[in-house]
Amino acid sequence: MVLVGKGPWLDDDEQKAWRSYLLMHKTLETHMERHLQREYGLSKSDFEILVNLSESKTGRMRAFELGRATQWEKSRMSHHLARMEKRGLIQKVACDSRYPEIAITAEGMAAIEACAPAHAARIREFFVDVFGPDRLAVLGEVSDEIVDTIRKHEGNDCPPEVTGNC
Amino acid sequence: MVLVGKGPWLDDDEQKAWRSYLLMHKTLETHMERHLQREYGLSKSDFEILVNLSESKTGRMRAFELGRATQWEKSRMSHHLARMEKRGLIQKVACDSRYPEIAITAEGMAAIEACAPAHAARIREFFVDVFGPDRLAVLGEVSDEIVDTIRKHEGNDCPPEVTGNC
DNA sequence: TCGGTCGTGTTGACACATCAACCTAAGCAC
DNA sequence: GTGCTTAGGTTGATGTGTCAACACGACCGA
Repeated sequence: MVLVGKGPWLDDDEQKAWRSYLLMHKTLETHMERHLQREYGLSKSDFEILVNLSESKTGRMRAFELGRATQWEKSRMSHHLARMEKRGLIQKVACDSRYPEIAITAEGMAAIEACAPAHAARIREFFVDVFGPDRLAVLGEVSDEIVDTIRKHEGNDCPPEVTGNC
Repeated sequence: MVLVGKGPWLDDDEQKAWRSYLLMHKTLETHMERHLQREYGLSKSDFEILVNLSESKTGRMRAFELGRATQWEKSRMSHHLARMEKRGLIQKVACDSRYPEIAITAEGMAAIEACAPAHAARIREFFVDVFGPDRLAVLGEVSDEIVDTIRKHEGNDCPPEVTGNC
């Protein structure tokens, strides 16, 4: 399974960094999600929706705006909003004589305000403070570069069927 | 919602870096998973299991070894292995007069060998090469630090019920 | 006015993850 | 032995994500 120098294969250092990164992300994500779920009864997905709604001027957004903000597929959005409405965290309001707007409820707002401080504190403790300002700034830059690289690449090979998936 | 200096809240730069990181990870993960799924019919979870089995000396591991390697919960492992066995990627073999071992099949080995080069090439193109060696080394270090920090923290508040979950 | 097709959203089937409960054999106290 | 605990693994219910198919109004060309 080993090829010479310039093949696609990763060398040991690269492999090690990649796997460290994967483990870090999984560990961090699991930790954050378990915290949100156990202490506040919110999934990561719930949190993402509620953050976007609570940060909007009106507390209301169309589903496709949420989709743009979260990068979710539309069917995932539809399913998840239905579940959240059943739990009383959001509400669909018909106003546009066509598609409904998604409004955060008082209960939803209470939920996000309750968990936000502890959530932010954890991001600080386990991510921001461990990186420190310099390394964090570097990570931010590289992250943007990677997103650009992938978007550019995907722009090349799926221009026609870009609707909802790419 | 804004507190003074040393609260839990993130400042603008920190917030921006954190969100760039989240977007980068999601974009990269989605890209890699879609590739594996569409071109090779493997999910990220399938891939993870097959990598571990194919890298072992014998091509066989006990389920709990796979669990240690992947950090999955045991019930997730059990469900997923059942699905993979149904698809012929692995096989459970009774040998130990007690718990079965999980063996990679010829089909499973063929699948992982088919997708590995393209997968590695993508990691290189969208991750390793964008970072470059210096920044990648830094990321590896920080990642390990973060994992240590979280493990140390979790070691504090769940010492008794550590069985399978923590 | 008729027929695309495009954008927005819903639905159903299925794959996947998580939680709690359970099963079973080994190890051990007595 | 009898009974307890523990480790490894399974099961079922439920919540979540993805894919493909559909619904339906808006827009647009003929």
